[in-house]
Amino acid sequence: MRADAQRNYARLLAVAGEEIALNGADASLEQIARIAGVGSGTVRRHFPTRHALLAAVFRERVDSLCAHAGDRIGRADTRAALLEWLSAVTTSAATIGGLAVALNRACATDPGAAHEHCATARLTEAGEPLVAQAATALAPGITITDLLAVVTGLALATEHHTDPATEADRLLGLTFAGISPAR
Amino acid sequence: MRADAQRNYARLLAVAGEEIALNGADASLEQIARIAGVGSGTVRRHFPTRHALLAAVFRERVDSLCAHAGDRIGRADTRAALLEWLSAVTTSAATIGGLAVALNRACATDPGAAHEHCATARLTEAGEPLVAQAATALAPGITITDLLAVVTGLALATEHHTDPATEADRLLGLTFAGISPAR
DNA sequence: GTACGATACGGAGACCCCCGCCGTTTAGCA
DNA sequence: TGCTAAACGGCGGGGGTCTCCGTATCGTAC
Repeated sequence: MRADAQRNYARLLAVAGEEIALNGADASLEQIARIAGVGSGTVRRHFPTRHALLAAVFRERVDSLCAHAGDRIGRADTRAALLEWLSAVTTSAATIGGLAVALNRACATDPGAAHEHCATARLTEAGEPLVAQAATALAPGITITDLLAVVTGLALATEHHTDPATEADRLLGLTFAGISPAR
Repeated sequence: MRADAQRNYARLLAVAGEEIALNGADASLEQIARIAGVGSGTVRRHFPTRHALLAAVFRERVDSLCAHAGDRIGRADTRAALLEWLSAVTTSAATIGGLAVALNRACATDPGAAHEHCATARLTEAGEPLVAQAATALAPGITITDLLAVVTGLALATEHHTDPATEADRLLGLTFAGISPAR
């Protein structure tokens, strides 16, 4: 990669991060280009699709969440381990503007394409062991996909709340233990 | 209201319904105007905001859900009554294109404005008695607002699924009884 | 039946965004 | 230092939103 391309890439990533945090996942690419001081074509060259840009912007955060999951494998209290991780994911999704939306529409377009960079796919992979080791504590039939759907949904639904993170986390706690637990 | 205005209103509502079902809550107003055979100004005159259009389009369906709630007040099995209603709401939200999005951003803009026509407000009002009468069966602190948030979130999160309604409903069942019920 | 005022209509204009394309610049190697 | 491939920028077409105003139409009063 040429040096100028690298510079622009880094610059765009930084600007896009701020802009997406500010205006959500639908932030204007044109605007990002303007702020970064590059042409709109340059944005599209580095990030052919909006999804590609979102994936790149959230990459570090997702990495961190994946590592978080890894740390919790093998813990004695498997139920707590899973809940803690889900809580961390929920908080991130509810706090970081655009992340929840990005997770929700991840890979929705173009299914079957290269999923290795997709945030949802990576979280799925990272969370799977946690679900497996907690299986006996979970309601039957629950998959990591289900759990991520719930987490994403809660983050989306609390988006307009005054304090999305705590609200989403509270709801996660409730749904985990049961809204109306059987007696 | 003038006769031609009435005609256009009805026509727009019908077209908007189809178009929103097809293209989601962000369907093009211009396109709706074109199909309805009216100018774009006419759309905006009848529905000053997108939210107003969505509210009008979903009005009947929301009415029906509210009535559904009323029918279930006073039932012996209060827990089942609540779950059934939530399930109905979930199914509608997941099935009818744009409804979940509309519910999610309802009243988000312009808080404190006239809420009487807002779908979320009406569902809240309608569901409240069901929550109240089932209170002893619910986890402490749960409100109708929480429940609608969960329902909306699940509908949003399953939007891109092959069969959103059954998937959302399944997740509702799981969260209701508990993802990982305490032993 | 007609004339008039209020009401609703339609679309032009300004602005923004996405997307594809291509002539021009520039980095990095020989 | 010169060359070539890679990267850049921005133009042009298509669409969308929103505002505004001249015009057509409805409904009524006479």
